[in-house]
Amino acid sequence: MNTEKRMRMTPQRRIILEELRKTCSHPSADEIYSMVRKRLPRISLGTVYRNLEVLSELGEIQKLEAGGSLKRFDGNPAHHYHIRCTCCGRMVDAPFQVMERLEERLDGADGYRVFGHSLEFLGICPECRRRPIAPGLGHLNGPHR
Amino acid sequence: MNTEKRMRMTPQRRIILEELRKTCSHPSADEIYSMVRKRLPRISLGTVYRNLEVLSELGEIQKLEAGGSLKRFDGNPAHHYHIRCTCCGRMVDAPFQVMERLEERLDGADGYRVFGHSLEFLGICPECRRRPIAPGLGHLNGPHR
DNA sequence: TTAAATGCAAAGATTTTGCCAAATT
DNA sequence: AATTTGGCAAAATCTTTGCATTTAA
Repeated sequence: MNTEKRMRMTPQRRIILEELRKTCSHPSADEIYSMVRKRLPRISLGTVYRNLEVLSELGEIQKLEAGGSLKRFDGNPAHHYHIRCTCCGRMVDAPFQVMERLEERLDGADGYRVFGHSLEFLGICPECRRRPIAPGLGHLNGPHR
Repeated sequence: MNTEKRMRMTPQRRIILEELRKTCSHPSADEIYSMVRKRLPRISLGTVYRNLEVLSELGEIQKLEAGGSLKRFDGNPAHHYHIRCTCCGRMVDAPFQVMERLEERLDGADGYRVFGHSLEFLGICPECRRRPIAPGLGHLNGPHR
């Protein structure tokens, strides 16, 4: 059986995608709303959010900072990396040595002064691997594409 | 003149720090609130947020996903890295080749299946470098420590 | 006595949802 | 006709803020 949903390329969806492809500014949902509204004055913010969700599930766009909506805090102030479970959001420290001065060769690029970096690995934690997958959520157990 | 504020190690602040040091679970503000409330039942969520802010400014803890509160979207679905301006939040693509299979040597660590990574560089964009710094915000123009 | 911190509640900001009408297949 | 999408507004979630009061130097 083919559980895949067909997706219609509605005008709203197409224009959101076009605007996003057109810019390199990595806009927020609200900025996209403003951009799109110039062409579709009656579109609603809810539609923008829904379409951004659909487009990123399809791999047409990327949702950045997709990991978590809520901030997390780390009692260890030393620079280190993390692995985030894309299924439940759980984070653990990554046993991976920090690449010191990784940013040095970027410093000055595009006029930016670059002084640091943050690396996050994405994975599935043991609990989520074990747990039976809820119907329709299987894609959460691995990369989408 | 010394514009620096003195900071008191209040019981609330100390206990928040203790709880955060005690765990390796990278809790959210709300989880920290729950943890701390077992020892200080009358503490308020606002106090937790305020203290987490202070502690991370002091470098005692780290605020993860500190970059932006709002999600951003990228019309380029290919894997690539970004530089984020820690001053204004602006993001640009980083001219830095993706390190393919960086996560391979982590796969299996702690029982995690690791299938990807996300790397973000931190810097100051040209506009923010040029702009006069608002009083008290100078720390935003470089690493804190 | 004075600056800083707390508790409480209200306000903000961002994102998600429910519902019904409209559009598409 | 059945299904999906859109618009609108309300709800939900997470975070910040105002203010009167308390605490500590």
